[in-house]
Formats: sequence, C-alpha cells, structure tokens
Amino acid sequence: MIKLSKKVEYAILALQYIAENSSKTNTAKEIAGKLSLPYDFLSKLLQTLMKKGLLVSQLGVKGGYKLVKQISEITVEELMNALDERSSIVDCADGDSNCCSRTEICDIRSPIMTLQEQINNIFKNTTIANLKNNINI
Amino acid sequence: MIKLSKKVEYAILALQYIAENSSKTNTAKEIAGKLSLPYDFLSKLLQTLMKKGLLVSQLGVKGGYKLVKQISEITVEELMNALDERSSIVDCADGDSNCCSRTEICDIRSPIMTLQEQINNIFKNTTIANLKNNINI
DNA sequence: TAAATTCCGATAAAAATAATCGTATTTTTG
DNA sequence: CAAAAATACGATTATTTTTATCGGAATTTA
Ligand code: FES
Ligand code: FES
Repeated sequence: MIKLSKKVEYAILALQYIAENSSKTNTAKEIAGKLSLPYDFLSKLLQTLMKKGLLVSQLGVKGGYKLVKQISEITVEELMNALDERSSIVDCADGDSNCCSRTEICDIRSPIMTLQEQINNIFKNTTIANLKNNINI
Repeated sequence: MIKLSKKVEYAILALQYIAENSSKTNTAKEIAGKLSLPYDFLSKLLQTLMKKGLLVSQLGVKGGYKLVKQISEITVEELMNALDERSSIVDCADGDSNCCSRTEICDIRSPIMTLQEQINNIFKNTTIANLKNNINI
C-alpha cells in the first residue's frame, strides 16, 4: 500500500541512466547490466515507455533507446501513467462503480477524491530529474 | 500502487460508523451489516485496532467496540500504521537494505525519501473525520 | 547471411491482499 | 447454572497483483 512498483522504480533508474548517456543509443542489455536489473522485465518496460512516447527505439544491431525529452521534463505522474495504467487510491476514483460504500450514497467518496488529488499533485510536481541525487550520501 | 488497502478503507468507514453511534457499543456484526462489509475480515481488523489502542472492546453479550478518542483526532497515518505495519514507497525507506540500486551507492535514495515524506505528510494531516462527507453528493 | 537487437504474446512464479473457518473465551441474562 | 451473544485468536485458503521468464518473430547493421 502506497508504494512504487518495481516497474516505476526501474524506469526511474533507467531513464536517469539513459539521460546520462544521451549521446548514444542505450541497449536494454547494457542498462540492465549496469543497473543490475532483470533484463526481460526492464526490456518490456522500455518497450512500453517507447509506445507511450517517452523513448524512441532503434531496431537491429546498433539499436537501443534514446530519450525524447529531458528527464527534467518527465514527471513521475507521467511515468506512472505510462507504466501502470493509472492506479487510484480507491477503485472508484478512476471509474464508474461504487467502490467503498455498499450503501446507496458513498459517505467518503468526495473527501477521498481530495486526498487523491493531493497525492497526484506530488507526483505531478516531481520530475525524474528531481529524483536524482546531486551528491551521493 | 499508491492505493489504500481494503483494511484501511473498511476501517475508515467503520470508525466513522462507530463515531456516529458513540453512545452505545457497536458490534462487529452490526457494523458489517450496516456497511455491507465482510464480517470476519472486519472483525479481525477491529481487533487489531483495539490492540493498537484505537478502540476499546467489551467481551460477551452486550459487547462490542467503542472509540477511545474522537475520529477528528485519529489521522490516516495512525490508522495505516495500526493496520498495515507501515509500508513505504520503496523497500529501503523503512529499513536497512539497499532496495533500488544494485550498485554500491544508491542514486535515488535521498530524493525518494523526500517524496516519501511528502506523502506521509498528507496522511499525517488528514483525520478520519476529514474523510467524512458533510453533504452527500 | 549472421549477429545484435527490439518487439510481442504468453505464461509462470512469487508476493501481497483479502477472505474464511474453527474454536476458545468472556459476559450477560433468564 | 446454562444458553446465547459477543470478542479473541490462530490457521488456512482464495484471489489478485506484481514480478519475472520464455520462445520466437521482425528489424537492422555489417
Ligand atoms: S465509492 Fe469510492 S470512495 Fe466511496
Ligand atoms: S536504496 Fe532505496 S531508493 Fe535506493
């Protein structure tokens, strides 16, 4: 509860890595190797980011991934949306159905939505670049 | 990812219900019935809240639960701590081990912690009473 | 044509969450 | 005292979500 998925965690690290090596195309294999992340999982994740327009890919030998925009322009919210098809704090917050209250009118829906927005704002206001240490330790 | 567990969701509803009926002791059965929540699950959850000091229970016939303090004095953070043994945004944030980076020094730990704190603050500043609609719909 | 790569669908394994069950204990009340 | 209505508690199961893996197809370079 209230935690980042590995997908998002790995993606943050990968995007930062690609940003640092933005002069070249970066292969999934290299990134996985350097960051010690599971290759298959990372690979799929990068493909998703590519499909969502955060990365461009080049096929074949000499292929790999490059950034489309700078990591200072990619928010955590954007990344979460791209990878996790948007999860909300409670089920109703992104849909139709009554999620919490089994009575006719939900007693907490509106304030829960407010809570949701506050959390969204944090992720909206944090970029992948913000999540990079300037000084280690 | 970033969502409330059913435990917390049910607990919010249950605490609000108990608050509305604070003149009497409320049985798990009644609460589950009125809110259409699974009895066994709710029952265990209330026992946990009791052990954590948020509720007092009375055994036997005429037994049930009462609040110890008002719901305007119980924060969501408190509730989450009581029910879920504290989950943090990434593994390292509540422990010892290196969680994200497999390299020697974690590249994102410190800013992730900042993110964590921002989220914590939201839950720290929201009470169960805050999560109650004044006007339905 | 071979090697390095992305791409894609399917599936499997693991972990976390949610729900259920059986039984013991406590208290009230008739 | 006995029965009923509760909580208390441990164990287990079921379900869902998350994480990881696999096998092969398509693409590009050299
Ligand atoms: S219906 Fe979603 S919070 Fe109540
Ligand atoms: S070791 Fe936890 S965020 Fe890096």
